[in-house]
Amino acid sequence: MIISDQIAKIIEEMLDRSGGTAEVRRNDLASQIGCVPSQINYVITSRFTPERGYITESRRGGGGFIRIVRVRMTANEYLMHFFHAIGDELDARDARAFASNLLDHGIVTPREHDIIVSALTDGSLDRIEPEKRGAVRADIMRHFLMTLMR
Amino acid sequence: MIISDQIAKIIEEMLDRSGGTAEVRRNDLASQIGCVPSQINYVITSRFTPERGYITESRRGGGGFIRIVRVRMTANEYLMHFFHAIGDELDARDARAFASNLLDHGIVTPREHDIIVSALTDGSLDRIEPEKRGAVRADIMRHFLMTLMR
DNA sequence: TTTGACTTTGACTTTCTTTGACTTTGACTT
DNA sequence: AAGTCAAAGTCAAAGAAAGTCAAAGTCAAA
Repeated sequence: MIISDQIAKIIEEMLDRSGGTAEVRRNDLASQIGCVPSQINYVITSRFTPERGYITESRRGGGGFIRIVRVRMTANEYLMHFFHAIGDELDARDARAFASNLLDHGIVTPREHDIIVSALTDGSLDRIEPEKRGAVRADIMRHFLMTLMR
Repeated sequence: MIISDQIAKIIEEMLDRSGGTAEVRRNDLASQIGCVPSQINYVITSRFTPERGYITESRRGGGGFIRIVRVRMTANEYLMHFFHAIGDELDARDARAFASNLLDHGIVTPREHDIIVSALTDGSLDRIEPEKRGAVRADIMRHFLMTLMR
């Protein structure tokens, strides 16, 4: 397994064990895994993003740490949050991440999840010019969310 | 045997062994077979298409992969019927008609119906040039149907 | 013999990952 | 208050893998 995935896995496990909050000391984790410290930052910024339902905070200096919190929101808060988190464009990966978050939080059923993903996945949007695809995907996602808010 | 068929065969076997999900590393498979890596893409885009019941996803960069998933076609008569009834283009009205048919026949729940309609209705697809809109709508609808066939 | 669909190839592009040098911040001494 | 050291943050370069596309090849059917 690739290093970034290992790091992500460790953090996930910490989150599971503790019920949603993981606190890591960057340098320790890096040397435990055997990577350079800044790789921890890379993993956090690429995988533990607000779009995917995490917020992070940190402190530098002696006794520093990075805290990752899995946020729990009500269905509508989530929907509003996602609605605003979608920018002008949305790529297929982020769309999948959004959708699986909706599933994880019980906002949609597995089948609804699959329906949503099937519309946002590249196959469905293949014949849109690539440079517009992200924008269309964002539009569709927003419409889904609006439907779910009703 | 032609190279593309060899590649397809290998992937089929992986799908059979694993019960429907194959994950390949493009460069490895290519060098194992002795072809150029992009040929893997060719095989996947020409044979493992949504029309034939496959969904693919991939990741680039270190640790990259291509995942091929076979969706079970338990060939629900209605869904197949709809699937074939969709032509190259689908306008918003027909899409709504299809959707409410699905609802009437108990194939989708009211909420699933609304989700589907929200993606196909004009607002979602506004920024696609009008002359392509019908084709994209048809693509999305077909993807929905495939999802429902699983 | 020509045409056209399907294959094969490879150069180039894009995306994701890893690394390390340098910067900033905070806590603790003095 | 100033200085020191121990963190974490930033950023760009290099590396790794997949994606794209067009040109050239193959082969059977018209």
